Amino acid sequence: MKIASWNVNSLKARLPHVERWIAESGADVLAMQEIKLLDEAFPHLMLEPTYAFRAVSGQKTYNGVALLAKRELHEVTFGVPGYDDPQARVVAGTVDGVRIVNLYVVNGESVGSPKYRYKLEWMARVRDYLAAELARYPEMVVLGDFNVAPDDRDVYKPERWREKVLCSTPEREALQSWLALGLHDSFRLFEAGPGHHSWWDYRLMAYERGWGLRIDLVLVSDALKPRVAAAGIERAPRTWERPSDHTPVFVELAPRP
DNA sequence: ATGGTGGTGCGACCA
Repeated sequence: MKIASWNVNSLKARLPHVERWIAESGADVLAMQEIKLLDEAFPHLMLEPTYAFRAVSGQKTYNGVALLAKRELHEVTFGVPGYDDPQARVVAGTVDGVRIVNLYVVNGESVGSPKYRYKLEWMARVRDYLAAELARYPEMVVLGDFNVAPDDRDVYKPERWREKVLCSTPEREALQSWLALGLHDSFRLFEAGPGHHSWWDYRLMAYERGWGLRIDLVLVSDALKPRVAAAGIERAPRTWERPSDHTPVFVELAPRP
Protein backbone atom coordinates (compact mmCIF):
# COMPACT_ATOMS: atom_id res chain seq x y z
CA MET A 1 0.00 0.00 0.00
CA LYS A 2 1.50 3.29 -1.15
CA ILE A 3 0.48 6.27 1.01
CA ALA A 4 1.36 9.79 -0.15
CA SER A 5 1.10 13.35 1.12
CA TRP A 6 1.06 16.56 -0.91
CA ASN A 7 0.51 20.18 0.02
CA VAL A 8 -1.11 21.24 -3.27
CA ASN A 9 -1.45 24.98 -2.45
CA SER A 10 -5.00 25.28 -3.84
CA LEU A 11 -6.67 22.21 -5.31
CA LYS A 12 -8.46 24.36 -7.91
CA ALA A 13 -5.19 25.76 -9.22
CA ARG A 14 -3.43 22.39 -8.98
CA LEU A 15 -6.10 19.99 -10.27
CA PRO A 16 -4.25 19.29 -13.56
CA HIS A 17 -1.10 18.44 -11.59
CA VAL A 18 -3.00 16.28 -9.12
CA GLU A 19 -4.71 14.33 -11.91
CA ARG A 20 -1.42 13.81 -13.73
CA TRP A 21 0.45 12.79 -10.61
CA ILE A 22 -2.12 10.31 -9.30
CA ALA A 23 -2.06 8.53 -12.66
CA GLU A 24 1.76 8.27 -12.56
CA SER A 25 2.29 7.64 -8.84
CA GLY A 26 -0.09 4.77 -8.23
CA ALA A 27 -0.73 5.97 -4.67
CA ASP A 28 -3.42 3.97 -2.88
CA VAL A 29 -3.99 6.78 -0.40
CA LEU A 30 -3.41 10.49 -1.02
CA ALA A 31 -3.45 13.05 1.80
CA MET A 32 -3.66 16.64 0.58
CA GLN A 33 -3.18 19.89 2.46
CA GLU A 34 -4.02 23.52 1.64
CA ILE A 35 -6.85 22.58 -0.70
CA LYS A 36 -8.20 26.11 -0.07
CA LEU A 37 -11.80 25.41 -1.04
CA LEU A 38 -15.13 24.67 0.61
CA ASP A 39 -16.45 21.09 0.84
CA GLU A 40 -19.11 21.88 -1.75
CA ALA A 41 -16.44 22.99 -4.24
CA PHE A 42 -14.44 19.76 -3.93
CA PRO A 43 -13.93 18.20 -7.41
CA HIS A 44 -15.36 14.79 -6.49
CA LEU A 45 -16.21 13.93 -10.10
CA MET A 46 -12.62 14.48 -11.23
CA LEU A 47 -11.07 12.38 -8.45
CA GLU A 48 -13.71 9.68 -7.99
CA PRO A 49 -12.44 7.43 -10.83
CA THR A 50 -9.14 6.91 -8.99
CA TYR A 51 -10.26 7.42 -5.41
CA ALA A 52 -13.69 6.03 -4.68
CA PHE A 53 -13.42 7.03 -0.99
CA ARG A 54 -12.89 10.63 0.05
CA ALA A 55 -12.97 12.61 3.29
CA VAL A 56 -12.83 16.38 2.90
CA SER A 57 -12.42 19.11 5.51
CA GLY A 58 -12.60 22.26 3.42
CA GLN A 59 -12.21 25.93 4.18
CA LYS A 60 -12.53 28.99 1.96
CA THR A 61 -9.24 30.61 0.81
CA TYR A 62 -7.03 29.09 3.53
CA ASN A 63 -6.06 25.67 4.88
CA GLY A 64 -8.30 22.67 4.11
CA VAL A 65 -7.29 19.00 4.07
CA ALA A 66 -8.54 15.90 2.27
CA LEU A 67 -7.92 12.16 2.49
CA LEU A 68 -8.47 10.07 -0.67
CA ALA A 69 -8.34 6.28 -0.87
CA LYS A 70 -8.85 3.54 -3.44
CA ARG A 71 -10.14 1.18 -0.75
CA GLU A 72 -12.77 1.92 1.84
CA LEU A 73 -12.09 4.66 4.40
CA HIS A 74 -13.45 3.71 7.82
CA GLU A 75 -13.92 5.72 11.02
CA VAL A 76 -13.40 9.11 9.41
CA THR A 77 -12.90 11.98 11.84
CA PHE A 78 -12.25 15.70 11.43
CA GLY A 79 -10.22 17.95 13.68
CA VAL A 80 -9.00 17.21 17.20
CA PRO A 81 -11.64 16.13 19.76
CA GLY A 82 -12.02 18.76 22.48
CA TYR A 83 -9.95 21.35 20.63
CA ASP A 84 -12.17 24.00 19.06
CA ASP A 85 -9.90 25.06 16.19
CA PRO A 86 -11.71 27.04 13.45
CA GLN A 87 -8.99 26.14 10.93
CA ALA A 88 -9.40 22.96 8.85
CA ARG A 89 -6.13 21.15 9.47
CA VAL A 90 -6.85 17.55 10.49
CA VAL A 91 -8.64 14.61 8.87
CA ALA A 92 -8.18 10.95 9.77
CA GLY A 93 -9.45 7.61 8.55
CA THR A 94 -8.64 3.90 8.56
CA VAL A 95 -7.68 1.97 5.41
CA ASP A 96 -6.99 -1.77 5.50
CA GLY A 97 -6.62 -1.59 9.26
CA VAL A 98 -4.06 1.23 9.18
CA ARG A 99 -5.00 4.50 10.89
CA ILE A 100 -4.01 7.45 8.71
CA VAL A 101 -3.86 10.96 10.21
CA ASN A 102 -3.45 13.82 7.74
CA LEU A 103 -2.13 17.06 9.27
CA TYR A 104 -1.59 20.58 8.00
CA VAL A 105 0.55 21.96 10.79
CA VAL A 106 0.33 25.70 11.51
CA ASN A 107 3.05 27.65 9.63
CA GLY A 108 3.88 30.03 12.48
CA GLU A 109 4.95 33.06 10.41
CA SER A 110 7.97 34.03 12.55
CA VAL A 111 9.42 33.07 15.92
CA GLY A 112 7.62 34.89 18.75
CA SER A 113 4.64 36.04 16.67
CA PRO A 114 1.02 35.31 17.68
CA LYS A 115 0.86 32.70 14.89
CA TYR A 116 4.01 31.07 16.28
CA ARG A 117 2.38 30.82 19.72
CA TYR A 118 -0.71 29.28 18.06
CA LYS A 119 1.60 26.80 16.31
CA LEU A 120 3.18 25.62 19.58
CA GLU A 121 -0.23 25.40 21.29
CA TRP A 122 -1.61 23.49 18.30
CA MET A 123 1.32 21.08 18.28
CA ALA A 124 0.89 20.41 22.01
CA ARG A 125 -2.82 19.64 21.50
CA VAL A 126 -2.04 17.40 18.56
CA ARG A 127 0.57 15.49 20.60
CA ASP A 128 -2.15 14.50 23.06
CA TYR A 129 -4.49 13.64 20.20
CA LEU A 130 -1.87 11.42 18.56
CA ALA A 131 -1.22 9.69 21.89
CA ALA A 132 -4.94 8.87 22.17
CA GLU A 133 -5.14 7.71 18.55
CA LEU A 134 -2.09 5.46 19.00
CA ALA A 135 -3.66 3.84 22.04
CA ARG A 136 -6.68 2.93 19.90
CA TYR A 137 -4.86 2.21 16.65
CA PRO A 138 -1.34 0.82 17.10
CA GLU A 139 -0.81 0.63 13.34
CA MET A 140 -0.73 4.31 12.43
CA VAL A 141 0.64 6.67 9.78
CA VAL A 142 0.84 10.40 10.55
CA LEU A 143 1.60 12.45 7.47
CA GLY A 144 1.27 15.89 6.01
CA ASP A 145 2.84 19.32 5.88
CA PHE A 146 4.57 19.51 9.26
CA ASN A 147 6.02 23.00 8.74
CA VAL A 148 9.03 21.84 10.80
CA ALA A 149 12.36 20.62 9.44
CA PRO A 150 13.28 17.86 11.94
CA ASP A 151 17.02 18.64 12.05
CA ASP A 152 19.80 20.45 10.20
CA ARG A 153 20.17 17.65 7.63
CA ASP A 154 16.74 18.70 6.37
CA VAL A 155 17.77 22.29 5.64
CA TYR A 156 19.81 23.47 2.62
CA LYS A 157 21.74 26.05 4.63
CA PRO A 158 21.27 25.47 8.38
CA GLU A 159 23.10 28.66 9.43
CA ARG A 160 20.67 30.83 7.47
CA TRP A 161 17.72 29.08 9.17
CA ARG A 162 19.14 28.90 12.71
CA GLU A 163 16.28 29.50 15.19
CA LYS A 164 14.06 30.77 12.37
CA VAL A 165 10.47 29.58 12.00
CA LEU A 166 10.29 25.98 10.63
CA CYS A 167 13.66 25.25 12.32
CA SER A 168 13.51 26.78 15.80
CA THR A 169 14.26 24.66 18.88
CA PRO A 170 10.72 24.84 20.39
CA GLU A 171 9.18 23.62 17.11
CA ARG A 172 11.71 20.82 16.82
CA GLU A 173 11.12 19.83 20.43
CA ALA A 174 7.36 19.73 19.79
CA LEU A 175 7.97 17.41 16.84
CA GLN A 176 10.30 15.26 18.98
CA SER A 177 7.49 14.97 21.55
CA TRP A 178 5.39 13.37 18.80
CA LEU A 179 8.18 10.98 17.80
CA ALA A 180 8.61 10.05 21.47
CA LEU A 181 5.10 8.53 21.36
CA GLY A 182 6.58 5.75 19.22
CA LEU A 183 6.56 7.29 15.74
CA HIS A 184 9.37 7.17 13.19
CA ASP A 185 10.27 9.51 10.32
CA SER A 186 9.96 6.93 7.51
CA PHE A 187 12.30 8.84 5.17
CA ARG A 188 15.14 8.47 7.68
CA LEU A 189 14.73 4.69 7.77
CA PHE A 190 16.32 4.73 4.30
CA GLU A 191 18.39 7.90 3.91
CA ALA A 192 20.67 9.44 6.56
CA GLY A 193 22.24 12.22 4.53
CA PRO A 194 21.45 15.89 3.83
CA GLY A 195 20.17 17.45 0.61
CA HIS A 196 16.66 15.94 0.48
CA HIS A 197 13.88 18.53 0.44
CA SER A 198 10.10 18.69 -0.07
CA TRP A 199 9.44 22.46 -0.12
CA TRP A 200 11.09 25.33 -1.93
CA ASP A 201 10.04 28.99 -1.65
CA TYR A 202 8.51 30.42 -4.81
CA ARG A 203 10.81 33.44 -4.56
CA LEU A 204 14.37 33.98 -5.75
CA MET A 205 14.32 30.82 -7.89
CA ALA A 206 14.78 28.76 -4.74
CA TYR A 207 14.01 25.44 -6.44
CA GLU A 208 16.54 26.01 -9.21
CA ARG A 209 19.16 26.93 -6.62
CA GLY A 210 18.39 23.96 -4.37
CA TRP A 211 17.25 26.17 -1.49
CA GLY A 212 14.81 23.69 0.05
CA LEU A 213 13.66 22.23 3.35
CA ARG A 214 12.23 18.81 4.18
CA ILE A 215 9.06 19.75 6.05
CA ASP A 216 6.62 17.21 4.56
CA LEU A 217 6.86 13.99 6.54
CA VAL A 218 5.37 10.52 6.79
CA LEU A 219 5.63 9.08 10.30
CA VAL A 220 4.96 5.41 11.02
CA SER A 221 4.20 3.83 14.39
CA ASP A 222 6.35 1.21 16.10
CA ALA A 223 3.88 -1.51 15.15
CA LEU A 224 3.91 -0.48 11.49
CA LYS A 225 7.66 0.04 11.14
CA PRO A 226 8.44 -3.59 10.17
CA ARG A 227 6.11 -3.22 7.16
CA VAL A 228 7.80 -0.12 5.71
CA ALA A 229 9.21 -1.22 2.34
CA ALA A 230 10.14 2.20 0.92
CA ALA A 231 9.88 5.92 1.60
CA GLY A 232 10.79 8.91 -0.50
CA ILE A 233 10.19 12.27 -2.10
CA GLU A 234 8.78 12.61 -5.62
CA ARG A 235 10.33 15.73 -7.06
CA ALA A 236 8.89 15.71 -10.57
CA PRO A 237 5.73 17.77 -9.90
CA ARG A 238 7.87 20.64 -8.59
CA THR A 239 9.38 20.91 -12.11
CA TRP A 240 5.99 21.11 -13.88
CA GLU A 241 4.51 24.41 -15.05
CA ARG A 242 2.94 26.53 -12.25
CA PRO A 243 3.70 24.01 -9.49
CA SER A 244 2.83 23.88 -5.82
CA ASP A 245 5.72 25.03 -3.66
CA HIS A 246 5.64 21.52 -2.09
CA THR A 247 6.24 18.18 -3.79
CA PRO A 248 4.72 14.80 -2.84
CA VAL A 249 6.26 12.47 -0.26
CA PHE A 250 5.30 8.83 0.30
CA VAL A 251 5.74 5.59 2.17
CA GLU A 252 5.13 2.07 0.87
CA LEU A 253 3.90 -0.63 3.25
CA ALA A 254 4.48 -4.30 2.49
CA PRO A 255 1.43 -6.55 2.75
CA ARG A 256 0.52 -7.72 6.22
CA PRO A 257 2.51 -10.91 6.95
C1' DA B 1 19.66 41.63 0.81
C1' DT B 2 13.67 42.60 5.78
C1' DG B 3 13.36 41.59 -0.62
C1' DG B 4 11.37 38.21 -3.53
C1' DT B 5 6.57 34.90 -5.87
C1' DG B 6 2.20 32.63 -5.91
C1' DG B 7 -3.02 31.81 -4.53
C1' DT B 8 -7.26 33.95 -3.47
C1' DG B 9 -10.08 37.20 -5.30
C1' DC B 10 -10.08 42.28 -6.26
C1' DG B 11 -7.71 44.39 -1.25
C1' DA B 12 -5.17 42.51 1.85
C1' DC B 13 -4.11 38.21 3.81
C1' DC B 14 -1.22 33.97 4.07
C1' DA B 15 2.59 31.09 3.01
